[in-house]
Amino acid sequence: MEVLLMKMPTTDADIAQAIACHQEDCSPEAKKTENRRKLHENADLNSSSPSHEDLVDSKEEDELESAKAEMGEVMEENERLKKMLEKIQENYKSLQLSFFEILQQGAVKKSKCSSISLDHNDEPVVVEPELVSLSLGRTTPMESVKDEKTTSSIKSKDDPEIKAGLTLGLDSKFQLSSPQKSSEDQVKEDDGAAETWSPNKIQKTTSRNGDEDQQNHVKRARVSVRARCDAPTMNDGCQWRKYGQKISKGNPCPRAYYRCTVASGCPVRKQVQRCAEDMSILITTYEGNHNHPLPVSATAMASTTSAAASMMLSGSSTSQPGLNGLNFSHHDNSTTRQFYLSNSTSSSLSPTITLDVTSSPSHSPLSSSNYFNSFPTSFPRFPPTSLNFSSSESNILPAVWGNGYPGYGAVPYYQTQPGNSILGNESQNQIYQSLPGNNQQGGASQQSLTETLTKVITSDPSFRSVIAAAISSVVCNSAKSGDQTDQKAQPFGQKLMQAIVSQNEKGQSSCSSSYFNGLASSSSQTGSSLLQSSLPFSILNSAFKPASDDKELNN
DNA sequence: CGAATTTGACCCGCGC
DNA sequence: GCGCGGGTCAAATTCG
Repeated sequence: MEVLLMKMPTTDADIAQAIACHQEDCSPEAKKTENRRKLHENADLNSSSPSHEDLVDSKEEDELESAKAEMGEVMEENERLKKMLEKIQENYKSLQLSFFEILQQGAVKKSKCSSISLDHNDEPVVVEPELVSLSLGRTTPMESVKDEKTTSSIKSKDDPEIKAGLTLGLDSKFQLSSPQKSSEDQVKEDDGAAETWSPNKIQKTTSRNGDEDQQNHVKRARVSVRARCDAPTMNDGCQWRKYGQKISKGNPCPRAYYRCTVASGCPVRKQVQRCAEDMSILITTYEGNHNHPLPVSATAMASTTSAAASMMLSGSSTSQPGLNGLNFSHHDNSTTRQFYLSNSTSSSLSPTITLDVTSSPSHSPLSSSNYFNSFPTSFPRFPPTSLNFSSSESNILPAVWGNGYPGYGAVPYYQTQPGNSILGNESQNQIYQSLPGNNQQGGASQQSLTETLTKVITSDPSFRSVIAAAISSVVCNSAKSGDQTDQKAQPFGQKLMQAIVSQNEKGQSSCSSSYFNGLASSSSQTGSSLLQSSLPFSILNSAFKPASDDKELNN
């Protein structure tokens, strides 16, 4: 047996070893030692009877045979896995190539789409009775509904598979096509993980000829995130360098100034200050847009801030009545989380939008992540809801920054869009493999919750994509940000992702697989892609019921 | 020793 | 014009 193992290839040695161990485990310890003892005795005496030898030989042969059989099975499985891995790698490469092709073709689409989106601004605000529309950006709730139809029809020209029904990235495709320069105005979200590409700079590029005021206004747009955090700063996935600290008036806590150091010359800055009234609340204000690809971990919050920025901008530019009081809320039985945007200075030169995620003290303050963390728990009861983080301006930063660059192991943005899937189902296996952490601890409640969610999710392919994105975002964030990690998010996300994947493997639509393909390369990226490109993303579903948590958007 | 942080000085915009 | 406050710079200091 041991000789056999020694001859095996290195890679298979472990397997054989495992098999051997397994076999040993199967037999009682006393029995094993007894047999060995007998063997030794026989060898030493060298005079064992023929019957004894035959008995021992037969046993050894049996063991060898069984071991060989198991080894063969394992090796076959190993081969299958290798082939699967090769396929996944090939698919990923092809996706990357396709992604850059799309980038090149983006300019044309952008102009097309932007014009269409702007037209929506004039649409009356009408909310479908069965839908609760939460909109960020210039699009009205009705737009989200309408976008679903119009954009799908529009997209159908470019991408027929978009009809999958998922309205994710309706405007994002425009972002994808928008020039990278436009991303300069993106606004970053809390702790760098949430980097938001504000429409500001995009506006710049789109309105080169005029509207200086508008441009300036957009340039100075800020996104402030209030979150409970014990750490000096929230880990947002980005690299920051502190360049100053000041005692601001009216607050005993000093305000720290940070500069993004992911790339030299990045204009993004953030201010971190503790709330004077509640020291446990950390206020992080992001300003500027990254001119570089975002780390995977830094994209999770981007959606929230970009959405907030776009909403603020839209509110100031379009004066839509409802924009100043948008609420993203879902109620839990015991807690109410607020995720509101308060445009406290919309009329000033430096408009600031505030995302408050401090309403739930029991939860780790991860800003928007918190929001999403709470999301699953209430998910089964979510009413038909349409979340639309959108900006019709088409100048919302291109999502390609944080997602499309191979250097970051990024996921091509278009992967997040339904119908663009190229990868086969095999690629989806990577999703949970790539999920950060390996926490298998999950409560029974989580287990049941996962099952429930699985049923709901699998009933709607497009919705699967959305949830997968959100979960992946949460999971990644949790793993990355040590201090504010929501430990529950990981096992839950993994389980849910597995469930989703398994469902997809059964032959579901490609829209979600495209999403998972993104996840394959980076656990959080899909979510990040979606979120960052989340301008706009819509969740239209028949099963989405945010009955337990509250997200409030107050302008 | 290089990188990051600290901290006082400086600049600039705004209100009086 | 002056003072105040916010924001930034850069030398000094600390840290890994």
